[in-house]
Amino acid sequence: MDNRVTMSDVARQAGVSLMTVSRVVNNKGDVSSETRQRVLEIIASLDYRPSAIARSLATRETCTIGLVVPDVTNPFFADITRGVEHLAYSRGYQVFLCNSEEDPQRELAVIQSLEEKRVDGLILCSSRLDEEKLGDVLANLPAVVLINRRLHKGAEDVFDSVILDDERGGWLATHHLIQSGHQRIGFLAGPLASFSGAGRRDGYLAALQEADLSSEEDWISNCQPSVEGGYQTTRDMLTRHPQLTGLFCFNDLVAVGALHACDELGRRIPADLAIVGHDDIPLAALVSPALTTCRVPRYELGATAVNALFERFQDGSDGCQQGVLEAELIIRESAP
Amino acid sequence: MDNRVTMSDVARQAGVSLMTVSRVVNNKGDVSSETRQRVLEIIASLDYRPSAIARSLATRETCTIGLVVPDVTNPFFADITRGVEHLAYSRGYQVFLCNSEEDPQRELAVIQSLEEKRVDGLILCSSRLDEEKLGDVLANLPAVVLINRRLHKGAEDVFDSVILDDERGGWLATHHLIQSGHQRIGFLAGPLASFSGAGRRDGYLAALQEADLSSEEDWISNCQPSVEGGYQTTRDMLTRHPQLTGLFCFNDLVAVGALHACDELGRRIPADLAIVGHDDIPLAALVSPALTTCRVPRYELGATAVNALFERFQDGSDGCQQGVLEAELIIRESAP
DNA sequence: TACAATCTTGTTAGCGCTACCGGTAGCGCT
DNA sequence: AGCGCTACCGGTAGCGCTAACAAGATTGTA
Repeated sequence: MDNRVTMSDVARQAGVSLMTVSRVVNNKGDVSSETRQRVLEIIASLDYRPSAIARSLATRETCTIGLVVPDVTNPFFADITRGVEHLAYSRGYQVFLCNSEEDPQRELAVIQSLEEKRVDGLILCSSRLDEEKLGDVLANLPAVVLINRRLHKGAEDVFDSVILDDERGGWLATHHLIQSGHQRIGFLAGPLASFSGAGRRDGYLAALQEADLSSEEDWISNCQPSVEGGYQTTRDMLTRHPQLTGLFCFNDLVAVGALHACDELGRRIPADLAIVGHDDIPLAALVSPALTTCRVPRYELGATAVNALFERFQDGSDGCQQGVLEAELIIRESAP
Repeated sequence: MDNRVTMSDVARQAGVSLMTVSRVVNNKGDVSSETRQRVLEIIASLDYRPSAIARSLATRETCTIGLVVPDVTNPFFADITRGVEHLAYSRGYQVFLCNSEEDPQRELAVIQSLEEKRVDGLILCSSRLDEEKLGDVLANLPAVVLINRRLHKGAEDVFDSVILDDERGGWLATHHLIQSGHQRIGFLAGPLASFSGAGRRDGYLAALQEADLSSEEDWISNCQPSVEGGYQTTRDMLTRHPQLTGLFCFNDLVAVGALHACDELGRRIPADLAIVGHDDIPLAALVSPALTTCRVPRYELGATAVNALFERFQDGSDGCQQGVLEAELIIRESAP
């Protein structure tokens, strides 16, 4: 039933050795153009498709890199994915995209199965694993680049990584609200395990402190990084702290959720509550009121990560590179 | 450098044969619990990770299914992806997600590389390939399910497929506009190669005919299935045919683009132009005015496809199943 | 005691491909 | 003739695993 054509079938038909067919398939030299021609014809006529599996076993490489993201549905990660795929494909690499669904357990499983599939390298995006588990599960992979996450061992970075300057992003957003006269500003901080969330929080606190404003612990709340999460948490926060006049959200999805909550609670935006998001996903410009947000170079985040990975393929250099990309404040209606 | 631990390393350490280790790893019976225990300990201590590559070569299966979509960035496909992944994972299958970027050439390449990777099955979503190429490239795959596409050879379907009742969707949208009193209704039809687009067009035309309304060829225009595509094409169409009062859009992204174009052209919605989208992606409810649209069960589309694939794994039944899912009209502000 | 029945383990031969080495033929040169 | 060189091609071994069978250990049973 499943009788696939193999290389020896081709070899037999063409009256040449296995190795010659292999050379033709891989475009290695040392084949006369006549032989090459003949082999190619047989390959076409038999509709032969070489087995990447067998080849990988022999060469010990798969020409595949794994990409793990918490949520393919999230436009933020979709663009990173595009960046990774574009560059990878242009270099002849395939991308194995995996979804951890914001679940650390699943993330672990996915990384392990990627390791079993012997990917040549792994790009891990916004990992929700704690430091110890993260270090363990990545320990034996041939090459790793983290996005939106760093991992230290002592003072040294253990892996290459590409991150945003989250502290600056948080500062930009918060500072903008302060400049507009707001004094009581809340922060929806995203997942507790989010590295970016922690950075933005630092920036948020720094901006408040600079302006001699107090920041109550209670004005910061973690939430799922989704519209639903933003909606729920905003309702909750606004009922408990109605005095807030500004809100900085972990990302635009959360901000959109906040928009909805305000709509229901009868809070006008930006008159009663000014909202700043983060990421500038396409949605941000499309909702009403349009979101003030921090634009981040998502595509570049992915592209930079792949480049770092390829560099690692070439030389087994020991130092770990840290790429830092900058966000940019985009002012729209939700916080003019 | 790249000295991975192999099964024989484990076997040597544990003082058992290779096969015994294999039995433990694969949870096959016929291993005493003591031996199993000992082997498991060695595996843990060596941090052994079996090679899926080697296993696949030996078993001739990969426990992997390929999923090809035109655009991971499009929320429509993101949800299909979730449906596919959920069900696949629950059955112990991995999903290899590939992006064709709306490019037939790329789609071909991606399918071929999936075949080389020896996926056990392939789910192909909204293929943009013409009938001949499609049939050829899929011919040697072990199992295939199409989403949003059918392929006939004579009267017979060549592959299992899961599709929407696009004609009904087109009819629902258009009929709704007609009921609201519109008589001159345009249609932004999406990509020329889109199977769904063709179906919706049929529904659109049927609804017009039922109502004894004329449909000018010029009121139908193909476009890229994106916000940008909708924006451009709407500008174009409204300048050439200002008499239109209703517009049915291939999908919600296109509809959002149309919203923008209207904004710029000073056309009020729905007063001057009523717009109906398709798909009910999350964005549809969030833009302003909120989109009237046809809700489609995206997750189910993916889930149904995986189930069909698994059925095909079990019995090599010859008849091809056709799943048809229904859309539902969701009335919001853009066409009340 | 002998024998089958069961449980547990080992052995052998690949899966389809490439790395590596070796061999032949033809060429120009001394 | 002999040498080295290049261009082309083939053979062998092995990548890390499993299928299939064979064989030993253990038990129950006649």
